[in-house]
Parts: sequence; structure tokens; C-alpha cells
Amino acid sequence: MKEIEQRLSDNGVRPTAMRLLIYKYLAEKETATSLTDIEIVFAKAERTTLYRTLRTFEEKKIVHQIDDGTGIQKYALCEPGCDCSLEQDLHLHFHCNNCDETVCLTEHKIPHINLPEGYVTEDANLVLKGICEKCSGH
Amino acid sequence: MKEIEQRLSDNGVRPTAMRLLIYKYLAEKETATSLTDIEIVFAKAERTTLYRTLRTFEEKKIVHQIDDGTGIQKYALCEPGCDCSLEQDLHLHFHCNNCDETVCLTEHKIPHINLPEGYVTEDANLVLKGICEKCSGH
DNA sequence: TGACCTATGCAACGGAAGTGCATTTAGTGA
DNA sequence: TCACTAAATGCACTTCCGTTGCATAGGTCA
Repeated sequence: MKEIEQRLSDNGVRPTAMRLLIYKYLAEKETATSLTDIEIVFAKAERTTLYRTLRTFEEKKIVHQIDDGTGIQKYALCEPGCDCSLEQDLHLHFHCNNCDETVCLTEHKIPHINLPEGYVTEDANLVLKGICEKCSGH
Repeated sequence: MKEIEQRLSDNGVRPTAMRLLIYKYLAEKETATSLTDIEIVFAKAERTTLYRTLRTFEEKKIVHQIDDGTGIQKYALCEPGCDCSLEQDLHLHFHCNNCDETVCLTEHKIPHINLPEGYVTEDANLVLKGICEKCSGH
């Protein structure tokens, strides 16, 4: 818990009890997390608090937001030292059509694409959809 | 208008007046279209009708749905002969952060990615975000 | 013409994101 | 230690968009 406290402080986020718990939950989870997921786990807490916690984490680069095409915003912890706003740190995400979970594939960066003149790329999102390793049985 | 009628019939969609108008609108528009966009243009028509028309078009492969990360579903006409459910026909989309429009870059297919064993890819979505050619002034 | 199926219109629901404001909590300095 | 201040939390709403159920209109074919 001490390390988490440190991590939050380092990123300019006051380490409150709630925030530590949410961080811990995200750290233990292997898949991307929606607000609703967290809401269910921390049923006692206020929706808004959880919502704002995630937003704060995102602003302070502790988590990155994931758009996996389900229409529901998901979040996952950033790797230490990763700056998800930089093109070279953009990795792809995999959404399983079977278990409905989304995972970060941080090893797989989004390939650079050459666009016609005039287009300036600032950000990119690549989501692959299919069956994940757990569901395919490998 | 005759060609549109033919196009709809060929795809198993009854060419009603409403549908012809919507198709025409989509054909003349260069950017991806949301339900709300259409709703504004066809103010006299019912939201639900427009909604269901788009869904029908999508089912019958007349349009493809686009998830550009704005959280709002967009649609664009499929190229004739294109089957957007096939991996080789998947193209990328570009969303302009300035004018907020999304365009299909049908020339640019999504590169194939080799995933770890166990992952089975069925679908993919790649969205680049930045400034489009119109907004960048080139 | 009459039966039938499909398209359209109307009304309402539900999930998720987001906001305004009051209240509590936790740091800061005298 | 106490008071002050700012940030975090809790509560009540709102809005936006997608979606569905059911009644009605309209087109098609026997």
C-alpha cells in the first residue's frame, strides 16, 4: 500500500483511502475496467466519486482511457514511465466477443500509417475484436 | 434516383421514399453521418424511422457503422462490392479534432497484426485522430 | 377487393456520462 | 492546538443517445 501511496503522490494525486482502494483494484485486475465494474465492487461508495477518481487518474496519467467499441468507457493502469499521449506509447487493445473483456496488449504498438498530405495525426486507436486466449482455450 | 432504387432493391431493401432520400443524403455527404445529423436534416421525419432505416441499411450492407471514439455511432455508405465484414475490406477512419468530422480512408486498409497464440481476430477498428486536410489548410 | 406483411409514427424506457451545489475531510499556517 | 482553506466526497439531477413495444398506415399479391 505504501508503494501505491507513493505512486499517487508522484503523479500529483492526493492518496485518499478511496483512491488507494481503486488503484489497488485496478492493479490486481488484468482487464480494462468500466465505471460500472468499479461501482459494483465498491457498492458503498458514491458513483460520482468513483467517476471523478477515474477522471483524476486519467488527467494525471495514472490510467489511460480505452475505447473498445462497446460504447462504454474503460480504464486501465498505465505502465510506469509510459506516456499514453505520445504516439510511440500507443498500444493496441483486444476486445473478446465471448467474455466481453478488453485487455491491453502493451507489447503491440500501433503501426505508423502514412496519410495523404494535409492530414496531421495526433492520436490513434486500434482495437482488435475476436476471441481471447482464455476463451479460445489456449 | 433510379440507380438508388436499384441499389436498394439489389440489397433486399424496399425502396421507400424515406429510404431513397436518406440514401441520397448519405451519398452526397463526404463524411460519416450520425443519427442526429440525419434527424436535423429530415426534421419532419420520425427519429425511430431514421434510426431503423440506418440499421436496415447496415444489416443489408449498404452502409457500415463507424466507431470514431466520440461515443456517437456514425454511418457511411459502403463502396459497391465492398464487404465490410471481411478483414481485407476493413479500412481506417480519420476523425478531425477541429471540425469534428469523420471520414473513411478506404484506400488505407488496416494492417494485419500478429497476435500471441490463442487470440483469434474477427474484426478490427483503427481510428486516427488529428487535423484533416480541410482544417490544416492543405 | 381483401388479407398480409412491412414500414412508419408515437410514446416511453434505460444506461452511461456529466454537472451544480452542499458537506465533509484533510492538509497548512498562525 | 485551533482556525482557515482547499480539495474530496456525497447527493440530486440532467442530458444525450440508443433502443423497444405497440398501434397505424401503406404497399403487394392472391
